[in-house]
Amino acid sequence: MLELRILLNNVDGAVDRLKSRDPGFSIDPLALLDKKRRELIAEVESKKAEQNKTNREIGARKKAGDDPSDIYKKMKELSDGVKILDSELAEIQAELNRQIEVLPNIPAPDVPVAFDKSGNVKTASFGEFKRAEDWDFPFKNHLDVAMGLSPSGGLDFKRASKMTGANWSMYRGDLARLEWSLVMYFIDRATSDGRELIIPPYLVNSQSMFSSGQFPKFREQAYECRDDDLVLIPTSEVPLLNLYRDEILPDAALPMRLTSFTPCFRREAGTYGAEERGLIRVHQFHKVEVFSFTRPDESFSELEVIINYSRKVLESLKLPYRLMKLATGDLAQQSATTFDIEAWLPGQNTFSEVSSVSNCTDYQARRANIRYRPGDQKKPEFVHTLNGSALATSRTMVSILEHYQESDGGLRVPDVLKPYMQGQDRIEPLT
RNA sequence: GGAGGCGUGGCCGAGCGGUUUAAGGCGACGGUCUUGAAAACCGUUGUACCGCAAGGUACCGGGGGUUCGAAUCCCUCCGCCUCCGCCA
Repeated sequence: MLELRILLNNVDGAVDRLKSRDPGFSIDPLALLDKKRRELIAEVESKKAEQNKTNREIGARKKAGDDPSDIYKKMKELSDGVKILDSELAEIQAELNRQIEVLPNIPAPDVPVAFDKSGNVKTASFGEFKRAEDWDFPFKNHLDVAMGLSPSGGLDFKRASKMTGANWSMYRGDLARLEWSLVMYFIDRATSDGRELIIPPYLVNSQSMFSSGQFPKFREQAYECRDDDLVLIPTSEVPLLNLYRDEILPDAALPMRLTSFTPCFRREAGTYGAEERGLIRVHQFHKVEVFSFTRPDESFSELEVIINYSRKVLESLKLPYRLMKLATGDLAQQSATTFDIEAWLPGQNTFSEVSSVSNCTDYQARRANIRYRPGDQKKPEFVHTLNGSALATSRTMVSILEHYQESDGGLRVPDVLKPYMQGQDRIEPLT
């Protein structure tokens, strides 16, 4: 949620920066509504003041044994006027809110300006981007590798479709164990620097989805249980943010560093393409998330902390990646700055996002009303919030399947995962 | 799922149709006193919005209604507690 005052006064060029990601944005309708709103407030509040004054008079006269019914007519007129003005004001305010709620965060000043992802900038990379033909045995893509693993194929799309629907998948056997070892490894990494681990509810109410920025604009992307007004979380960013909704954090608690493990559920309506078969884009995946609440002046240094943290995890798995700084047009609604870590997928001959690290500045904190009281200052201020994947399992698994495949169809277990596989260092091929 | 009870300021708690502009207490902060502290006493103590200001308006879990007037009456939703039922 943006602060209207910042847009109306164009603080630090806010209007132009907003236009750099949303070219259709115009301040004029907002300014007009706000002017009308102020006028109505002045009018209705002076009527209410008179109403209150007259009401006190009635009380005083009743107390004195005097019959005040002669001024009821005047009160009725005032009251009717107030009701009409109040409803007009409510309508203006609601329209203003509807327009502000869907506006995205203002990009940070150093974000590359472009209206789509072609403007993203590579800022680092790791490892060697080998192509399929560089392998010294016939390279298989992740699907073929997975389906060839013992004891019954590592993935079972056919039966997942039967019990649930298209584009759902299911891990089986040793590949399921490898998936789970990834989860445990990510959790151990994330908690090693003192982050508190949270296992939150996987369903949240729609207020929580509003606070994080998903609702109202991206409602169609979420799975909902409408009978109960509950939504399956698309990322644990949602419950982590809402942990402290409507609360004031003590200064000493910041920066507050949290992590969580949850499945993530996404409808991914209308996004499927042939290049996204298999595990690239699924309706349910596992993710270990890191999340920080910070003071406003330390959020950009915290962003670096989280980026480096996520990179190290991928590097420890020896999986090649590139680090991208997203352009204005590719930012998520709530983000002021985002860095994506994209794993190299030789089977697709492309890069695919395994982690996304964002500084949401005060955008979510305003929607969720999360503040802190700075030092000796009396007035609470909004915190900044940051989130990052560390990491998402499904696409990491794609990269593992392709990079760790062996010539006989087996799969080598990455060194760092062996302890979580009880020392097993290889998944055997189907016989 | 059934029955009942309860949601008032940072906390406790009174108020149950009009001098409530929400009593009183605790806590916190400031002061007096004291070598220092405690105690005692005095004072201060919410948020948001409109306004250049003076000042005004709103807020008693959320929303709606009744009324000239609602913390107070009615409806509805949410949350918490007690008991019963069911259940991993």
